[in-house]
Amino acid sequence: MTFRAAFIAGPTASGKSAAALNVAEALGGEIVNADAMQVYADLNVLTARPPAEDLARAPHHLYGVLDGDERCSAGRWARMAAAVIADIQGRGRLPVIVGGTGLYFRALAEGLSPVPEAPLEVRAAAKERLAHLGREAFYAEVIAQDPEMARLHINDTQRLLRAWEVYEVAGAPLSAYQSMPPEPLLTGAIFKIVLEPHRDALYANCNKRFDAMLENGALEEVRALAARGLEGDKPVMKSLGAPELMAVLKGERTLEAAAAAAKMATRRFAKRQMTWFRGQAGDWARASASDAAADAVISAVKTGSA
RNA sequence: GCCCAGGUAGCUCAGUUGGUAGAGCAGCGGACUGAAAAUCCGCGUGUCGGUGGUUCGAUUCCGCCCCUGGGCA
Repeated sequence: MTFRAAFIAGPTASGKSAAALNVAEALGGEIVNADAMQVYADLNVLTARPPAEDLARAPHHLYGVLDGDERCSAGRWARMAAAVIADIQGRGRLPVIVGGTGLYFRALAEGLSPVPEAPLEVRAAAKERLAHLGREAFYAEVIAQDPEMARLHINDTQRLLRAWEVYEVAGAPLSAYQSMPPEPLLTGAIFKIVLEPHRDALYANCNKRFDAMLENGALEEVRALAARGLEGDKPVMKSLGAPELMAVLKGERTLEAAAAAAKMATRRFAKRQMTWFRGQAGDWARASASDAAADAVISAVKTGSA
């Protein structure tokens, strides 16, 4: 078996970027970002994008390619990634897809069901509908349109809005689309591995890294982003640490308190990622350290077996 | 050395007129089909400092010891 691509996933601050770089250097590969926040240009430091010296060591793709004013999505990313990957493969090189967004990997490898696109106005309409009806009635309306959505919790605002907006534009229940078989965007064998560091070490790393981000200008980066006046619900505005640091700029919070809160948010995020990979990526290979992960990928690709 | 105050969950503390204890924060587990660094759901995780005594029963009452603050010397 010949692996035509490698996936390296893991929680934030687990060392997956370093692993990807080692793999790319060893195998003549090119790195493709699979992280929802690193696709935006605005927050270079705060989203832990690879520094210039790393970028110089191997080609990197899909880092900082969207303006903070834009909205990415799993589908949009997967289409961009598929195009980049096809190009890399066409040049006879190995695409090394690395990131922490589990859903993005799934969208790429397994595909998403063909759900109709809902324009932004419809999302706004959904929000208005929720505000107008109140949560209980809105929930009832969604379930009346699509009984299968009863599996959603009444507080799961985001998914309820999504169900409502799809019904609004398509006139058919979201679950009907979701039951259609997804189409994978990649062909050929993929070697997949997820980094699972020990919890204590991972958390210590998250904390340490946030301090380093502050030293490297994270606050200034956030100041520039804040100055753009983007709507608060733009994805980039929800980057870990961004809301906390914006509160500092507004004088609502001390830097110390903001740093503590941002570290906590980062730890919780890492935990959620671990849960996702544990439950949703059970068939991936596992490694507890960056070097081991790189070695596993290199060996698998060279020998053609996992 | 003596006198106070205190030792209860990872942290800060509450509480039990004697029936093996509960809040906040931290943490842990889970869900996940186009916002996913998103959006949600669930869960106290504890030799109540140690050791004797009284008691049917002690984290609670009593003695002694240890530790931490503060005060007096």
